Amino acid sequence: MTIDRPLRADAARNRSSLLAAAAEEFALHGPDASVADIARRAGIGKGTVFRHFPTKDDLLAAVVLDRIDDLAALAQRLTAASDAGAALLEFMEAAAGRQQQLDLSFLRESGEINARLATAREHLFTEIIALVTRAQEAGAIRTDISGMDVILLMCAPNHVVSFVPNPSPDLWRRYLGIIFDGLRPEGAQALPYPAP
Amino acid sequence: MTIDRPLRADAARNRSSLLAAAAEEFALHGPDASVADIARRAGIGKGTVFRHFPTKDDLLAAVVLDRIDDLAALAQRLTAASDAGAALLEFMEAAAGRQQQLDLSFLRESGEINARLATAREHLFTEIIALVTRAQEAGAIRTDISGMDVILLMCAPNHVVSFVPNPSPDLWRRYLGIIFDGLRPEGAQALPYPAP
DNA sequence: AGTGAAACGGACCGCCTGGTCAACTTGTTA
DNA sequence: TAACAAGTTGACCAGGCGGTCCGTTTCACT
Repeated sequence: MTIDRPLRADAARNRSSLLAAAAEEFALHGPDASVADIARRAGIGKGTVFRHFPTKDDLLAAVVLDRIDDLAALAQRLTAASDAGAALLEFMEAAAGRQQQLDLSFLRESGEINARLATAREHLFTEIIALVTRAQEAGAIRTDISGMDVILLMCAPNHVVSFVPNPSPDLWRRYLGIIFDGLRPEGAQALPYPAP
Repeated sequence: MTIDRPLRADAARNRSSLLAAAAEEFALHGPDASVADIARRAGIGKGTVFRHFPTKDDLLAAVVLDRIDDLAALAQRLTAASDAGAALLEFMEAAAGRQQQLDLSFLRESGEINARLATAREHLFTEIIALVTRAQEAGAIRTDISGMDVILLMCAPNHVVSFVPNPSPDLWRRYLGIIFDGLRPEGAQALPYPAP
């Protein structure tokens, strides 16, 4: 319905610096980062922010969308890797590393803020499920794990680290290591509850 | 310094219903629950809340303190269990179950909001470390795990579950199962980063 | 029953937030 | 270069927050 005529030069410039500023600010303060701070960091007026994105949530969605597409592309690339177990680990590392830059709470809200985001998320999910299935077929991952489990668990290391006062920037790797070991077949116990 | 003369009957009543209301409200909405809502739920005026606790953070600290003491007592009880590995698992289950009722972000803020809370936390930590050490001596837990690792990881299952839309109330058990399997010696890989 | 202190409650304050708007500036096009 | 649409801006708004204050109520003690 909307004819997307090309943006004016200054508008395009502002839009991109706005997105960059929003990414940084959301990374620093989570979804509670204030629009005023984002505008200040981008060097534009607050009103301009709302011209580009009608709502703060839309801005957040746009930032998150970038990361999702990025992750989905990586996942797709990794499905071709020879070592399927290592590929899944590499993906989870990448996801945790990205999340460090931005709290990717893109899994929340089954209800729709943004249709585009919902489909991108679905796409990412199917790529991840493919990675997991391949890793299971290779015997690298226990078979009672679902793709959803991986999706949920890949968010955990950064959260865990957020509790320690002055976390080393690579500390999340430790907890991803532990969690990934929990996904291995060796020494796995029957899980007390089915996957969601 | 403060002589704690006994509370008047109505004050004591209000205080306890305030604490109960605060626990529920914090459980529902996290630390951002509003004082007005808590007061309404407790059936008292907002001013009364601040009479009992000079600051919202003090109220939160009081609620959290209860849980910490509770957990510490449980940990102490479990150090006497015969199966040290099962004892640690049971403790982590209890911690996750409690956390479901209240986001126990009591690990944050090395800086002091509340001295009483800080010492209670230290006490809990030493109890947990004892549990972990015993489990390691029994061979149930890999030896490259620190007490701090367990403290951090026991918070993860609930966070993970918070991402799924309508989580079953026991779903956290699944992820605790996976994480606990990551703590077992079988199939453990060298961790890529030292403990904090 | 009377009295003083303790406790109560809600109107109120200052602050900050997401979002709006009308006056102004700037890029584009002919 | 003229003129119009597109874009920008910061003052402004309503609403919600933590926290204060003081007139009123309630308890406890004699």
